[in-house]
Amino acid sequence: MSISEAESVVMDVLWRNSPQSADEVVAALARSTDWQEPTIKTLLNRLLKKGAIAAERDGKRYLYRPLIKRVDYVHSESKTLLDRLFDGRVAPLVAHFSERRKLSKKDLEELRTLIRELDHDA
Amino acid sequence: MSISEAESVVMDVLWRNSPQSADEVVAALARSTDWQEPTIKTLLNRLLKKGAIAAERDGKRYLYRPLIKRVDYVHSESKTLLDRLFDGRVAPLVAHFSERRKLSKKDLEELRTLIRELDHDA
DNA sequence: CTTTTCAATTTACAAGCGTAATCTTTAATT
DNA sequence: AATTAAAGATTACGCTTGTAAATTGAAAAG
Repeated sequence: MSISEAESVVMDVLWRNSPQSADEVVAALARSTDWQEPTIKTLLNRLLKKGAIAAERDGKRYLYRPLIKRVDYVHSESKTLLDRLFDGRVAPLVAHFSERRKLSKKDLEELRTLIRELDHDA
Repeated sequence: MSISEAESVVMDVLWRNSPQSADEVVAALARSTDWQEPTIKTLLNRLLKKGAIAAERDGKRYLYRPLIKRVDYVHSESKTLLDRLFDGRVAPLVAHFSERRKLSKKDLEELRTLIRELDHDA
């Protein structure tokens, strides 16, 4: 039941707004990719087959909508990465980016706030 | 020049200790996987071809060692994920795990320490 | 020097993926 | 009801990946 890279791009369109017809999805992706219409139809079909989206008839076409939640997808992808590379924990990833000087001001600010909040309601 | 999932498992063995002969790699992986020897040989060869590792003759066999650093691999994998799912930033990922109650005590502790240090030498 | 042995290289093959063309079905129009 | 148009479904195809067997080549042993 895994969603491939290309499929996840289609999912993103549906997560942003759903339900949508194939045509609308194609239109949305015309800006960000150079995929042909048949390509996108294929991806929609594979997602259907996998049960990641549902289709509901609307006149002559179908309207598609996600069956899995973006948060859940994000979580499983993230967890897989953390498990593979950071012993399953978040802090080592943050440390890695810190060592690489890849924490933005904004990141730091948000992390500070987040931790303060967690300390409060703990 | 991307490293696949299975290939990265072989890289891990070499990152942990190198150089090593194919046999040593096979032995190391015998514990964690059930891959046959030919499978591991194939992976070593693909990595060679990709320039991810180097082989140096040692009598009748070769000794293999990584040509790319683990940190660099870790970074590119992590950055790809952050870009795809978290707008390229670290804080939203931490926030996500926080919302899911998936920050361990240890994580929190380490994050607190990390941020304190960053605040100091900034 | 020939044979054996063992390691490396080549070849294999099915499944998944990215990408797309073609065929088929269904709905709208005449 | 027949035709047309538009959408979905099927088929395609080369590449990568996971998995491994078969072949080749080189070193060691006799």
